[in-house]
Amino acid sequence: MTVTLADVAARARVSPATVSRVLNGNYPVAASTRERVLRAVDELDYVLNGPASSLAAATSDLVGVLVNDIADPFFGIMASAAQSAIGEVASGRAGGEKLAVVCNTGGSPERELTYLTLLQRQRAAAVILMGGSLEDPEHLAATAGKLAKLAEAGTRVVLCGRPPVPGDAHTAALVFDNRTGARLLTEHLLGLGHRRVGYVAGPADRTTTRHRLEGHRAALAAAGVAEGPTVHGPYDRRSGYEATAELLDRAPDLTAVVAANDTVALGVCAALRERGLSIPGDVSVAGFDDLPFSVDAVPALTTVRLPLHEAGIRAGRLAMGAEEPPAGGSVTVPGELVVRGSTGAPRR
Amino acid sequence: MTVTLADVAARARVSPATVSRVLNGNYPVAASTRERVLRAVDELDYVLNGPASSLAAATSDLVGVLVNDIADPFFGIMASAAQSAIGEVASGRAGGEKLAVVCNTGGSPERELTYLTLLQRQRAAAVILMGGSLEDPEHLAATAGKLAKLAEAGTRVVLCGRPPVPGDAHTAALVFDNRTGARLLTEHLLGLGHRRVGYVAGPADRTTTRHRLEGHRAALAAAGVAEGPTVHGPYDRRSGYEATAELLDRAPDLTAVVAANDTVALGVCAALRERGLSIPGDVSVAGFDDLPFSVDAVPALTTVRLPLHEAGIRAGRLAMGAEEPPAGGSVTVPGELVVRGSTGAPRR
DNA sequence: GCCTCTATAGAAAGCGCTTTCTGTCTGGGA
DNA sequence: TCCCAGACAGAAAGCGCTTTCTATAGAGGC
Repeated sequence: MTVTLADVAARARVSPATVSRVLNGNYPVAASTRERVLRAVDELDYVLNGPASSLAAATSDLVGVLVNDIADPFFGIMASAAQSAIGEVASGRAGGEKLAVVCNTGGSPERELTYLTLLQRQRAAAVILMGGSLEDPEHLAATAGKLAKLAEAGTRVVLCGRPPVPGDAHTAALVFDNRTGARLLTEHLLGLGHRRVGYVAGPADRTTTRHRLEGHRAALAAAGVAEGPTVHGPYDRRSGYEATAELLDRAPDLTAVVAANDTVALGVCAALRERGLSIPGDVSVAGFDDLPFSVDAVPALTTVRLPLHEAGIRAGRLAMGAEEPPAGGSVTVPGELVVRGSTGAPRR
Repeated sequence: MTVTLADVAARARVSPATVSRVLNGNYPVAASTRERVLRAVDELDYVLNGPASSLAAATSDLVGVLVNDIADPFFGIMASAAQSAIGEVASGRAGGEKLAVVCNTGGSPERELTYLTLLQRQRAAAVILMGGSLEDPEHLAATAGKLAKLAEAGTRVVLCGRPPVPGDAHTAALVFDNRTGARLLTEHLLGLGHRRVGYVAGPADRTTTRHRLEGHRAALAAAGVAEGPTVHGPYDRRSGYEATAELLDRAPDLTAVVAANDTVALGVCAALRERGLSIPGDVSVAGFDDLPFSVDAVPALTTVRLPLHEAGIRAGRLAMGAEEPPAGGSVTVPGELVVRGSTGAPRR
């Protein structure tokens, strides 16, 4: 059958306690003994029983990373960065190998809760929630309750790209400044002379969507420009493609379209091009996030760059306790306006 | 302290055994008793202790999905599909919630092995390995050994987009027919009249790279056309961008470039455009995989579509044992040539 | 009316590890 | 030389669950 710690102990002629101590490295063991144990481990090809270990120690080496959509590079980049940061911190610690795992919620609040419960069950060492959340009060309350329970049980909780939970002191949050980013973007458009700007927003009930929309509106309001048509849809290419038709229907004199993110912007560009409208000659297009492909769009996308990689790293380090949580519980991470070829002065 | 199963039992005035049976649903329990237990669970807000459960039952509800690069949509799409398939199968089973987690190996064989060990430790129910592997014999042997050990311990192992392990009967494998796909692609180019075709390949020591290259060469050989310059690099945009310079250096009369995948193709296009070469007028470009953004490239990319979503689903179902493993252990999944605007007849 | 069978529930023995509590032994200070 | 501190190792008590084995009722069958 499978090799157990007792087998190793027998082979190394020591007690199970000693083997455990060698493996966890949190107690002095004589060098010669340690070596003997390690040799036995090697010879028997012993693999620790994780559940047994977690049960006895009341913690596990699991770190959960929840993302809205794993197929979206936005999350992929953050998750990847977080995983590598976790791996790095873990490898510098005795017995510290962590199993950083990413879970795909698909943006569904139920699945989010399910995953949270599953992670709670596993007594995860930490949980990182990435991406905006639903704004439904019921869901918010359920999530907050779950997170509180996790924190209480000793699981570190980190939010990345999601607003902090009000009243929760245990949770570190990295918050993208979507509002300012969106404002800068729209100001850029206004500065070029655009006055009729359409907006393809994300799903209506998400924090990220709302914040970006608010920034956009703030810029318009400050300039005294009337808001153009707005269409909501998921954060995917198709949404941009389909929304563009509606936007142009509702406002044929549009000179610019702001998209919820770069992926959506790609769809907008495709639809525009199909109608024979040139970019930015006839219509300027702007995205958000600055994903890797955005520079290769033709013309290259004007967008707001979010430091996804850096945020992911930081989230990972926070989850590992390798970094002090920010004072006040949350940090605002600014975006940076990146002007490229897809925006220009309106022709007329 | 935390609520345990015994607490629930006490509250429901039944034995712990009964609570366990209600929770796992694999043993008859009277309806009234069951309800009483469930009420107690609810009232006490009980969460099962995963490690304890896994220890006693000798299996866990963890399913690991290993990918080479989580930030790459190629893997994101497959992983996402697999996760949802796993969720679907699991929810149709009593007590069957599974924690499908994706682990990012970054293409590093050491990390792959580390994750495999970590999953073995957790007594994972199943493991899916996605994407091509390193061809280094030593690594191959180490991986094969690890997989055999996992299978032996009752973990189901599924390969998706990776060649089967020779001699391993326990492992189901879904293999993309990269060779045929690449051949079709190059035949398409040859059919258009191209005779000087450059190739930007993936990392030299990976199965996927080799298979695609072989298909390419087979097509050339069959047509009696000499092989053009080939450059190796990672599967990213930058690789395509940089390789293009080298390709043009080595063969200024190139009329077409085949890229390792769509992402690389994007880089190739960017480099070409920067030198004032038109696509496909001066140089045709082809990719592989048909990722979502490929249709939005300008011009849209000619590529080989791989059924990533379907393969992911199938891998998930295989991992859950919801589908019979293919006879012989592996199935070949064909790719489909998709001709778009980025390839055309050479000008001259 | 007695016996057997089925349905349901409890008792208790682990699962394989961690960790506290005890030693035992060595070396150096008095 | 004696004693005590310090360094190391072992014994054993769980951690919270699953599951086999056993027990108890009713329900039929004769």
